[in-house]
Amino acid sequence: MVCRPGHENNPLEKIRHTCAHVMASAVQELYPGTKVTIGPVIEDGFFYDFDVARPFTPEDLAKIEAKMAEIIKRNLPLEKQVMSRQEAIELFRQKQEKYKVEIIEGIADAEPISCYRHGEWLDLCKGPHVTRTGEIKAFKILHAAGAYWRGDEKRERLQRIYGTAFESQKELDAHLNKLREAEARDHRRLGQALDLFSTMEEDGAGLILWHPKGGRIRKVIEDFWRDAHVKGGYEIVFTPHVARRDLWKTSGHLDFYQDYMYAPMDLEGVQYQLKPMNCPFHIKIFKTSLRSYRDLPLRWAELGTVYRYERSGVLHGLLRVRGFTQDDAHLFCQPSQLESEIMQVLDFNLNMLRTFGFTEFEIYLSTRPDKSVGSDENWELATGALKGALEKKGIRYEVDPGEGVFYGPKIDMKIKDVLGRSWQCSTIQIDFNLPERFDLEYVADDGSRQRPIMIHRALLGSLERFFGVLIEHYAGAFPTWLAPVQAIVMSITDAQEPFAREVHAALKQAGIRVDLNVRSDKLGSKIRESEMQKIPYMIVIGKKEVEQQTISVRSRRKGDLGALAVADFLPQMLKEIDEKTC
RNA sequence: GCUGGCGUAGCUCAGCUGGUAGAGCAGCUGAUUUGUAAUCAGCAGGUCGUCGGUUCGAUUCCGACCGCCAGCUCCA
Repeated sequence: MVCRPGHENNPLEKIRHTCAHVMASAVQELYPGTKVTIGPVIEDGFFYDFDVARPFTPEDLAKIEAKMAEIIKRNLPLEKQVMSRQEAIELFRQKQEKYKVEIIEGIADAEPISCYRHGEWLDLCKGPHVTRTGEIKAFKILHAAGAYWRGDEKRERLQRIYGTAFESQKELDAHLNKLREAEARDHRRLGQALDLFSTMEEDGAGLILWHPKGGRIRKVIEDFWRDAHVKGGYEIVFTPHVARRDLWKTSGHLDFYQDYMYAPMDLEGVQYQLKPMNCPFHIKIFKTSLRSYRDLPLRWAELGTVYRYERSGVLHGLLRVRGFTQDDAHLFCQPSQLESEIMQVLDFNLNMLRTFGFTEFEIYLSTRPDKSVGSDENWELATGALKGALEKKGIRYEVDPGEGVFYGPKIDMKIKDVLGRSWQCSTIQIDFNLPERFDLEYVADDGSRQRPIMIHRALLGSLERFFGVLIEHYAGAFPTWLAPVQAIVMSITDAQEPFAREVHAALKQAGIRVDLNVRSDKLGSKIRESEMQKIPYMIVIGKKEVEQQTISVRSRRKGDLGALAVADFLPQMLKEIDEKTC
């Protein structure tokens, strides 16, 4: 039983920690014979894993919650008890708590062993805790799930119960609200409600169908992305989905990535394989001619669709799929250009993400792992370049020691959405391995052959995942520049149909993605439908509007904006779209 | 992949201990001509995830598979 390192004395952590104990004691009171394992405090609460005869049902959870309330009401004091290692082992062996014995056996000799007791119930625990169970003012059991002892699927299957606790009911309610809000924003739910995409389910799990409305958004993203890249000094390339197995042998993917690759297919006796990455193709383009130092840096970008085998249990909507399109790019440069290239990528990336409405980022620099290729000086050069670029840009970051890829260090950027959740999207990786494997060269100014440095980078990560994140970030209410339907023209009675069609045509002509609703429904119903489809602008045409040749504009966000001339409204709307305001 | 839960109409869901299914929304048709989040009526829609087993009979019980969900693990 542990608090998160560095958070031990946080009052909330103590409450949650004690709450986990209370939960475990409640479980053992209700279900004798259950063995306890571990139950740490986690970011938004805590969990406890039990070895229990049968899985917990929702009814069990309700009972456990009631029992916990009872234990809290007893207001039992929490008492710390320090003992010797031998005493502790004996105590838990006697209680037949084999997991606890295993934990104690793993604790270093020098460390004191402590237990915390409330009432009759005692748990091996470092502490600290609140002083009495009555200090837990607000808690909630969330759900149960399976887990494994020590996270190892070969070991005992356990049942985990997640819960959370707060210092006040008000804070707990706020947190539960946030969970509900997150559920309402779930991109899988919104994807269906807004007719954006579906997953193929029985025809291929983890494969995405982009419906027309999702397709519109994707097109906007892709057009913007390509434009930005061309302006940013990139060239756009296109590469195939399959290649001969030999390519993957040379690239090393068959050695280190095979588990994620689909089985080879046989074409006229030659083995081909679906691509899990785009890089070898970009390298092949590099190798089609002799490159001069004058050509460098080369920046090649591709929206490249890759296929990776993911275990069935990890698939999740758009966020974890088996086929996805990376917004990939590879930069080939001289060592001296590395830092400035990284700086440029950082700027480019942040600008792009900000355009999509993300303002907060978590940035990590991952350094050399234990197992790696490349020389010490290369690692030093590359890590120094990444660090230097971050620092020169004044970007705050954390170092993830040893978390780099075996072929080079990297910068990962996570974006934070409105609910404060972070999502891994961007990655900038330096690669010493592939240039070596493919024997890449350029001719330097002194005529010698030099090896370029290669940078892999993806900004949005994958279009699928990024789309999922966008949906959740905006709760489906996309800013006008991204919205699949930007405006809808609706008539109040059939009499206004001709003018409504006229307005519709005018907007369409101006390049607005506009729909028309001239059905003989009441206005309220048309508004409701449009609101539910989260269309930014609703344009109402009634008798008055026809007479005055105006339109009444209702904004999804601001409500009724009153009557305007089309000639006044249209430039406003076009400006909003052009500026990509969120 | 593993653990647990689940799979009924396009969607959300009901259907007691086995006797071949029902609602709301959406769709279609008609009526209605409506002023800022739901007008009314009618019609149509399902080999109850798939395959096998038990049974006189399976949506219901059993098994396998597929898929989804919560996690484990992993990741763009």
